[in-house]
Amino acid sequence: MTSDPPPGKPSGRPSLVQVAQLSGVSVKTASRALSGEGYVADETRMRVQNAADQLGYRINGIARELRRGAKTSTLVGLLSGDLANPFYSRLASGLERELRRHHLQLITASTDEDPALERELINTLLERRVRGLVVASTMAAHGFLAAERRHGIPFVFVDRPPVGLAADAVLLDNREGARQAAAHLIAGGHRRIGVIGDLSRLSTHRDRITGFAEAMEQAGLNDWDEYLLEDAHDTAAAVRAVGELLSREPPPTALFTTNNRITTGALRGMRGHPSPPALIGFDELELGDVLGVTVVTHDPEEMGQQAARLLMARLNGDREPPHRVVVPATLLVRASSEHPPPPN
Amino acid sequence: MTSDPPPGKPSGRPSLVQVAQLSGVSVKTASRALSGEGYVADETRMRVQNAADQLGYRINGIARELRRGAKTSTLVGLLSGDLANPFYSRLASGLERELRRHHLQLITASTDEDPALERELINTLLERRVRGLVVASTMAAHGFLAAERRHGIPFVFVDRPPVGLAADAVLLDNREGARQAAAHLIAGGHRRIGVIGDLSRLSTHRDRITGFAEAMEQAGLNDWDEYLLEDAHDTAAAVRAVGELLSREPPPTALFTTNNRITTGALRGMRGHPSPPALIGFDELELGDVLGVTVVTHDPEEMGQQAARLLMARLNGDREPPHRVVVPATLLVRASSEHPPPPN
DNA sequence: GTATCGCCTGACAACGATGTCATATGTCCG
DNA sequence: CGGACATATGACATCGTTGTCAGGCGATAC
Repeated sequence: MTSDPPPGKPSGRPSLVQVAQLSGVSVKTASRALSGEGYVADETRMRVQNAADQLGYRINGIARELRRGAKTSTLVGLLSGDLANPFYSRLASGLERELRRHHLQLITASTDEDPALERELINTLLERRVRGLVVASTMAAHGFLAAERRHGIPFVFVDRPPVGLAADAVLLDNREGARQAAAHLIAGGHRRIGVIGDLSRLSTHRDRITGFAEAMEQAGLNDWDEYLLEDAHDTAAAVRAVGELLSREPPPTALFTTNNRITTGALRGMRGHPSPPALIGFDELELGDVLGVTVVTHDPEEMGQQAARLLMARLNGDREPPHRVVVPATLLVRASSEHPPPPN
Repeated sequence: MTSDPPPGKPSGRPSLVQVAQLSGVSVKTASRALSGEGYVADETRMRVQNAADQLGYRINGIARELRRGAKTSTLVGLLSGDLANPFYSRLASGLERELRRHHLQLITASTDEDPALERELINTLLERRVRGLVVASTMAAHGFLAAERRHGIPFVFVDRPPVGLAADAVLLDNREGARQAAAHLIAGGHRRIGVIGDLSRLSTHRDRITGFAEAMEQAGLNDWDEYLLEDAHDTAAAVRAVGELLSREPPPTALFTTNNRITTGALRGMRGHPSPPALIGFDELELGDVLGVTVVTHDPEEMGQQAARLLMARLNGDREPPHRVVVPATLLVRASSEHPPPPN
C-alpha cells in the first residue's frame, strides 16, 4: 500500500505494473500489447505503447526467463584459456557467428588455464542457466559435469577432449599435423630437430609430440627427445628455450614449435642468429605468409562453427551418443623450413 | 551406465522445494542452509546439504537475481566490432581480468561494425539486465541510450567516443599518434606519403587522418590527400589499395596505414616489391618486432582495464560528470620506416 | 429470444529464491 | 519466577512476467 515513489528518486526501472497503471489497463493486457500476443484492440495497444515509451519501459528479461523456463534462455557460455590468444578469439568468433544465426548469444570467460578457476566459472555459468556450454578445458577430469548433462544442459568440448565424460567434441588432428611437420623436416635432410612444447599436461600438446615422435621413429631417429623442451607456456619461456637449444653442441638444425605463442617466441629468439635453424610451427600466424613461416595450419573459426552446430543439434533434441568432429591440420610449406641442414 | 532420467520425463532441474521435501524442512530453511545464512542447526544443515547433493541441486541464478533485484547481477556486457581482431580481444582480456577482481563476468558480442546489429545487441543485453555496458560503438548517435542511463545502467565507451550522449569514455590519443608517425616520415625526407585508411565514418579513423594531416601541413605539404585511400575495411581491400598506390607515377615513397588489419594488408601487398616504400602502421602487430615494422603502439589491455575502473566507480555510486581517459599512442621506431626515399 | 462465436479484457497463479515477520524453544540473569 | 535474549524454524509475500481460465460484449445464426 505504498503511495508514491520517494520524491526526486526515480531510481527503479518501471515494470509492467507502472505501464498498466498509466495506460489504465490490467497488467496482463499491457503484457499482451507489448509482446504482440493476439487479441488486443488497436486503440488499447497504442495507449500501452505510448505509456511504455513515456516511462522508458524495457522488459525484464530475468523475470521473463524465470516465468518461461530455462529452455528459453538465449545464452551460451564459452570457456577458453585466454581470449587474447588469436586461436581462441577466432574460435569464439566462428562460434558466435553461427550461434547468432539461431538467436543465441555468447558469454565468454577466460580460465587462464587454471583448473580451479575453470571449475568455478563453469559453476557460475551453470547457475546462470546458460543454454549450453562450449569448453576448451584445461582440467584433468570432467566427471563432475555428468550430473549437469543429465539435467539437459549440453556440453561441447573444443580443442581438448573431455576426460571421464562422454560428450561431444570438436578436435584438431594434432597428431597428423605434427607428423607431417616432422616428416617434412626429415625429408629435407634434418636429423637433429628441436621441439619446444607447451604444458606437458595438455592433451593437445601430448598429441602433437606423439605425432612428431611417430615420424621420427619411423625414420629410425629414436633419440628424438634429446632436443625436446616442454612446459614453455608463454612467449618469453619459448624465447629462453630457443636460446638453450641453439647453444647446445651440436645444435639442432631445425625446430618444431607446438603452438602459435611458442612459434612467436622462437622467431623472436632466433632474430639475428647467423645460421638460424629451419622452423615449422603449429598454428597459423597472423603474418605467417609475410614472414615466410612454414606452419601446420587449421581453421579455428570452423572449429567454432562446428561446435555451434553440435550444440544446436543437442538443443534440438539430438539424443545420439557423443559426436566427435575432427578438423584437419595440414602442413603449409613456406620458406622457413626449406633451408637444408648445414653440411656436417 | 547410470540410470537415465525417467523416460519421457525431460526431468526439470530440482528446485529448493524438492530439496526441502527430501530433507524434511521448510523451503526457507533449505535456503538458509545452502546460502550460509546464519541460524541453522548443524545437523539440519547437513541433512539439507546431503539432499541437495543427492538431487544434483544447483541454485537458480535467474530466480535469485529476480528476487534480489538488478543490482545483484554480476554481468557486464562488451560490444565490439570483431572479437577476432587482436585489438578487441586484447581489450576484452584486460577488461575481463579487471572485472573478475570485482567478481563480475563479461558477456561479449560482436557487431561486425553494423549499426543495426549493434543497436539490437545493446537492447538484448539491457533486457538481460546487465550491470553495465562497455561499448566500442560503430554508430552515429547514441541518444537512445540516454533513458537507460537515467535508470542507472552505466555505460563506458571505448576506442570510440559517444555521440550525442554524455558518458564515460576510454580513448586513444589517435591524433597525436598519427601526427608522430607523419612527422617521423617527414623528418626522414619523405614527401609523398600514401595513407590507407579504414571506413571514413569511424571517428578513430578520422582522428588519425587529422593528426597525419596536421604534421603534413605544418611541413607545408598541403597536397597530402593526393595519396589518401579510405574505406579499406579489411585486409584484402588494403592489399588492393597498396597495389594501386604503388602503381602511381610517381609512387609514394612511404606509407602510413591506420590500423593493424590495413598494415597487415600492406605488408602482404608489398611482398617482393623491388623498392618497397617506408612503412608506419597504427597498432602493434603480433610479430612487429620480428618483422621490424615501425608502429604507433598503445596498450589495448590497459584500455580494457581503465574501462573496468570507470565502470566500477559508477557502480560504486560515482555521480560526477563523465570522465574521459585518454591512453597514449606513441611511435615505436623499427626498421620499416628507416630507409630514406630514393633520390629523385 | 437464445445459443454461439469471435474478439477483448482481467483476476489469479506460477516460475524459484529470499526478505520479513512470527513463533518456538531454550538459557541466563536479576 | 519473569523477562531478556540468542537460536532455530516456518508461513507468507514478493520480485516481473506470462499461462490459464473466466468472463463481457457485440454480432451472427437458429
